[in-house]
Amino acid sequence: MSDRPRFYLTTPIYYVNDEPHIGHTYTTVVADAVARYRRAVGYDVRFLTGTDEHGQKIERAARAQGIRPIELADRVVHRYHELWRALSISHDDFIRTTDPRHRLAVEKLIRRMKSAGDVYLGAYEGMYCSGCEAFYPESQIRDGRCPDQGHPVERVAEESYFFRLSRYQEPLLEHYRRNPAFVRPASRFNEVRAFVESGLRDLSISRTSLDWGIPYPDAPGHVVYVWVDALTNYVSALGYGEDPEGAPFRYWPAQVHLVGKDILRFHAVYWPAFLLSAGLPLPECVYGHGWWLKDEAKMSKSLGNVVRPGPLLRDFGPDALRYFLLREMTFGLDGTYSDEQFLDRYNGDLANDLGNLLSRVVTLIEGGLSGAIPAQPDAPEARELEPAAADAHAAWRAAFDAYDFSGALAAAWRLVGETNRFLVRHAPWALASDPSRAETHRAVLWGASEALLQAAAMASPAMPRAAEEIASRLGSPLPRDLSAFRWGLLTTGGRVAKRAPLFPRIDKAAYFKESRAVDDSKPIQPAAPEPKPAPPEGVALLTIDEFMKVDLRVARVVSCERVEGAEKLLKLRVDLGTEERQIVAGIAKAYAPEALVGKRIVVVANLKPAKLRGVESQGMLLAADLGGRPIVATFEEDVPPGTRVR
RNA sequence: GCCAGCGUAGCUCAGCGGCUAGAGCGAGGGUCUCAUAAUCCCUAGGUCGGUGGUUCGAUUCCACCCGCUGGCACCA
Repeated sequence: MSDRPRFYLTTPIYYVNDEPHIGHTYTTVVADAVARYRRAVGYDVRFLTGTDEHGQKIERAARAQGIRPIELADRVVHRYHELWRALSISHDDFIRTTDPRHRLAVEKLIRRMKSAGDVYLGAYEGMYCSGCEAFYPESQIRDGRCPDQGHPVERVAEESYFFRLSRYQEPLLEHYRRNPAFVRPASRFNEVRAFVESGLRDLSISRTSLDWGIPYPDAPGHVVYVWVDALTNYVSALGYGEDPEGAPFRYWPAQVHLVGKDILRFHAVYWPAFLLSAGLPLPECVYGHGWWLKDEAKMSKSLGNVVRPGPLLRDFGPDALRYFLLREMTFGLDGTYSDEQFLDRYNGDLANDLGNLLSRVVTLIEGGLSGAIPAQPDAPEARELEPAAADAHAAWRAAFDAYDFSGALAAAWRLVGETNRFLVRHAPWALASDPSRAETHRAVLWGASEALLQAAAMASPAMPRAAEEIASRLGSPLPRDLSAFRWGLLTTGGRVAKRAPLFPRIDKAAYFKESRAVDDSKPIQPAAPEPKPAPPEGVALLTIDEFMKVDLRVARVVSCERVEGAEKLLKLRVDLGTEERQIVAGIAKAYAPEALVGKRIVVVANLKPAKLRGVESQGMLLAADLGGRPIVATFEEDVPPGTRVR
């Protein structure tokens, strides 16, 4: 029916082990802005988001709370629905990996990969981190914990189905060559290409070690591995599983998968390989955006610096949060979040520039024209802002097409600035008392209103509610079709409505005083019960005898130097009282060699020696792992080297 | 260590061979009074990371160095 071009875009599906934070919010807001923009310029848009609900982590968390996994998932999914509603997210569909339609699609995809000869039964043995849902090479495991998050890992040896990813190395590289915009931004594309060029190993796609997942077709005991399960959501939501074999399904391929840079590889390598195997077209683009950093550090639960959208939403409303996310970060790069930046944007752009412009225009029309929007006056002032608006519109479109949201909003705000200057230039408040200049007076007010409505329209993908409200106060409908620039969007005869400030200015000092008081008493905490942190998941309880096998000793650092050619390694000579040992530790990023000399530390004295970067390590030192940053355990009091620690 | 990218005004960044290197925010001064003590105007003089080179001319191209970020290696 529709001959409009289609535009299918997706967010990742979010794992239900955590409450939504600003990272989830960011991706979803970006996607929503793109969706709204595309609709406004004439596309037939399909916008998908959803949740990833399977896996060991959910299974265990649910068990710890004494509920079924699906109940846990339902609870968190509810939180997502609430948040997306509060943020005016306009997704067309919400896929859950526990949906029956998804299961059908996964089964179908696997069957197609199997008939392509890309699946075989093998055995997998490795160190598995249920926290990350990933295997890690044994060399990367230390203290029985995974390198990324420090979750406990466990040895898993099991029968497993494998996908012949290795077979797709060349086809993928060929596809990359032919589609230079397949992965964006370009710098990320280079990394993906380098990864594929370095060689691809077959991928284990089933597990026998967990129950909470989609049963692997025709293989009792096997459950589909998380990435096949999760990635398939992009087609299962379109009815891939339900359609007859080989039938085309609407909206595929996607125009863009929006993903965080941390999961770019799965979308730019594994997913296209699955699709190639199954004979499906590949998405046009995978866009890996940056992260929001707080205080220069990546947000993570273990660092406790996660920014939750709740308080911002409560204090400033959804549109202010959306505006900030889109305006402040250059899409694709990392951005830094701080409350101060948020307030500066809010006060400067929203309260002073846009909100205040609305207030003054409405008041001027109410006072000067009895509140009625006239027909476009003939005086030249009515067209004075037209070129600026046309320029802004062109820049806005170009920026949005290029995923430059900050640039698109900047273009709209240039028009806001022009309009404020226009008002000062013509001073309609002074014209009002001069009957001989009535036509000019009307033209100035009309022109300012028209320009403001144009700016609101351009802001609408980012701030749908505020844009509606601005239009409403100007007595006009918000224009829906923004595909071409047109001067004269105002409805003649509309009546302005004076209401409370759209974005009330916030007193920064007062705000910080208040929010600090709140923050101190109430550290950021998830509302729903989290899986209890202790006892440590995945680590079996030890008997005291077993623990005593570990020979922990106090050691004094005699000397310390960097290991040649290694970024993270320090080589320490330590005095164990009875002997000296050489220990290699991965702490060079956190400690200067000199800083450790003389310190009393704790070492595992009876660890099997190992070679790191060719240097022998005769033991290991103990350190806390704070979000990947090691903090070496030391003593405050003077303890002789060699003293047993227990 | 390898591979990318970056390093420009207090902050965030734009510019990417050539007029006196720009914007927003912040800061200082001024103005108006329609407006949310908002708007608007003026001001900041920054070795464009460093050193060489190519060129009539380099912030813009090349080499090297320093620093930072990311990917890989690596982190018992």
